[in-house]
Amino acid sequence: MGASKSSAFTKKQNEIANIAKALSHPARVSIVQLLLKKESCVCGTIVDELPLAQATISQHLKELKLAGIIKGSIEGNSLCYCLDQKNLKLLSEFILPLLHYTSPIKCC
Amino acid sequence: MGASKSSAFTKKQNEIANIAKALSHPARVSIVQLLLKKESCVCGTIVDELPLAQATISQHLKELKLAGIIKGSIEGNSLCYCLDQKNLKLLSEFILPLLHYTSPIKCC
DNA sequence: TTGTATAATCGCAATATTACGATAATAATT
DNA sequence: AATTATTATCGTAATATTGCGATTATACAA
Repeated sequence: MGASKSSAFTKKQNEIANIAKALSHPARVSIVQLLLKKESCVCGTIVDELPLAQATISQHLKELKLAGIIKGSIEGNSLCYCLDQKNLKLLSEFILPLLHYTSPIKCC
Repeated sequence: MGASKSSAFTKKQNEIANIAKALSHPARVSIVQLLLKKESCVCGTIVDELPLAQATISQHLKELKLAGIIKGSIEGNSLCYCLDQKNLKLLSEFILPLLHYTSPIKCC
């Protein structure tokens, strides 16, 4: 017990949950917002802006990368991270229909 | 250490992270999808549809409720859960701008 | 009152996440 | 070659999550 029963759910449900999980930490939300705003997107500048140790940020970047929310490529002497939209779109396709929901029976 | 350093981030970043966290488990994604589809939204029918024990589902419902993604009210002899859109909108307002992003410098 | 159905809570074990110092790996500079 | 800068990885401690059986709480029915 304790492990997530992911095998019991559909592939898509697990994908959505994974993308949401990647955004389930304020540091990672913050990183994504930084990438959206910044001209440069090197990890170093991220370390300067967040109140976390370099090792911790590197770990968060790894998780975002694994979830397909950001992608990195070597640019000169340092790494460049940018947003990756494919999986974010998957999440938005899950959320948008929920916003247009109206309860079919009057109970809530 | 191990505790999330939430105090180091803005209120909004923490809110977004919390909503995302509520959706970061396939069971909870599944529950939300069920509420979107179903006529009735009693907890009992959710237990019938998911391969998890009643105690576990009750816990997941509690988390969704705490995150403000669903709301429950007593209806007759059982509880009725429905979607709550306010916080889902907050998350969508975070995600939608990301989809329209294009990298300012050619690096990714 | 007694029984039944529904859902929440408790207690626990198994796993997962978060954070950071220390260290390693890589590439550019001197 | 030695130094410096940047980022990844390792090891470890603290904390959080997941899942379920058992129990409790509540409302309705007999």
